[in-house]
Amino acid sequence: MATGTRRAQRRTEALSRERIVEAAVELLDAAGESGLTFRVLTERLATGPGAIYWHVANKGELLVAATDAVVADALAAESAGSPREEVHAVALGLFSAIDAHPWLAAQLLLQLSRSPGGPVTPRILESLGRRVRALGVPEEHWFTATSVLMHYVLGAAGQNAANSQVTEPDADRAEFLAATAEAWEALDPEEYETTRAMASQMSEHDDREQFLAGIDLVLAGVAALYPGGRA
Amino acid sequence: MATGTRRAQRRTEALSRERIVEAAVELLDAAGESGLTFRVLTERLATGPGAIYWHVANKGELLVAATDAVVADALAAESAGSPREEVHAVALGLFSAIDAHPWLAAQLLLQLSRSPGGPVTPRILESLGRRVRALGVPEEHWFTATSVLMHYVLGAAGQNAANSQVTEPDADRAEFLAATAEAWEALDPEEYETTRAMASQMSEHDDREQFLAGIDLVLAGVAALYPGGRA
DNA sequence: TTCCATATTGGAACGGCGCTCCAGATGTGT
DNA sequence: ACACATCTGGAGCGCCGTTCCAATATGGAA
Repeated sequence: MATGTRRAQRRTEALSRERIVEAAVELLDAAGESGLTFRVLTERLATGPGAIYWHVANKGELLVAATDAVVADALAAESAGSPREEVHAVALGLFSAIDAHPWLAAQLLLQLSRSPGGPVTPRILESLGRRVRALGVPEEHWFTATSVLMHYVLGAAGQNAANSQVTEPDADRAEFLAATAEAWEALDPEEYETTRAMASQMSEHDDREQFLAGIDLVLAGVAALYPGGRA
Repeated sequence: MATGTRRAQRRTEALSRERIVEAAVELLDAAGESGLTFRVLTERLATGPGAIYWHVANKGELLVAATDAVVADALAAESAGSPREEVHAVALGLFSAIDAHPWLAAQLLLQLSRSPGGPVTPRILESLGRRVRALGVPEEHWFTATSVLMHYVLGAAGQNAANSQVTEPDADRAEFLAATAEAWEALDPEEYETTRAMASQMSEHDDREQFLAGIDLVLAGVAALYPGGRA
């Protein structure tokens, strides 16, 4: 008989770092960044703060763990195809993850710039870096090309994610996008001439198409600077 | 005699939104994001919270105003040269601003993705957009090209800024960079093969050179996709 | 089985935060 | 001189992350 099988059942499932992180992600998904609180977390897990702090050092670490869990999941899918197609797949995977977990964008941007030593940065860097390598970029330029790709992917996906959540729950994403475009068009016509021109462009195009267009622009740069590659 | 000249001097300078924002920037510069508190702000300005809230709606608005002030200043410098040189100048202007105000990176990234309707996004978009235009990019692609540029500039500059402040005050930037590189090199050799290879590259190159290399990659993409431009 | 050291739990409480409330000071127009 | 709008700052509210610690499980040694 396996150990512990006989013992009276616990009142609840045993607390564990995994269960805590899982609950954190659910809270973040449900109520955004401000929805994750140790108070509601203790309530949700039917425990006290001390128990949680036994498994997790502090809130920052919890956010890192939640971010890492979601990102790892998003990057887990294998893909096969031309390097260009694979870059698209990875980028869209992150795009979708950010879309499904709108709090993720801010966390990624913050963790990337605050603590590149954490688990998240290398994960993304590696996933994109491998494909950049496959494009035929010479080794001394891997970092440059991968950085450009990564910062664009996260920045653009983050900007996009704002559209789906920031406003009231009943507001449609298209509405919000239009609102931003409107705000831009209301700017001073002389001082913000170019921004106004870009506003319509932004709101009239499909999100993912627009997103991929940016990636293709980067890939075109890669192809131009390092010819002989195989995109 | 001008109005008010005769009146007894106030005990202190009159409170104003400008003075508040100015003090906020100073506090942020001195102690980072967590250094800006209404408590220390009231102390610094020798007043109470109510007085500040009369001029500023909430802390978020204050952060937006502080960010906008610094960014406006950074983008104020006019430059003349080839479009490529001008893009470099604008990018380096932002790079330097982020370097001088390390809290700026996180604010920019957050405000960009959270509320693109705010004052900051259009400011940067316009400044870069004008130069993109000058590169000869066709109008329907202004937004794509400018987005890529902007996200890279802010992301890369933000990553760089982390190097100068995150660690203890006596830690050198080179040290921190090396520490990140070290952390990456300590990763699993198989799972993180590419990241490990990029680590040395990152730490061995001059910050600004590396930064501009990324920009040139984007510009190469622009030139490749929209030939006939004048870089 | 009994016992004990260790691992884990959860409730009470602390200091600090953003923010609100409001009584009063300050300045302005008549 | 008076009334009114603008502006000030102190007291205090509710919530946050976090700490402390007495009580409770757990699992191996006796």
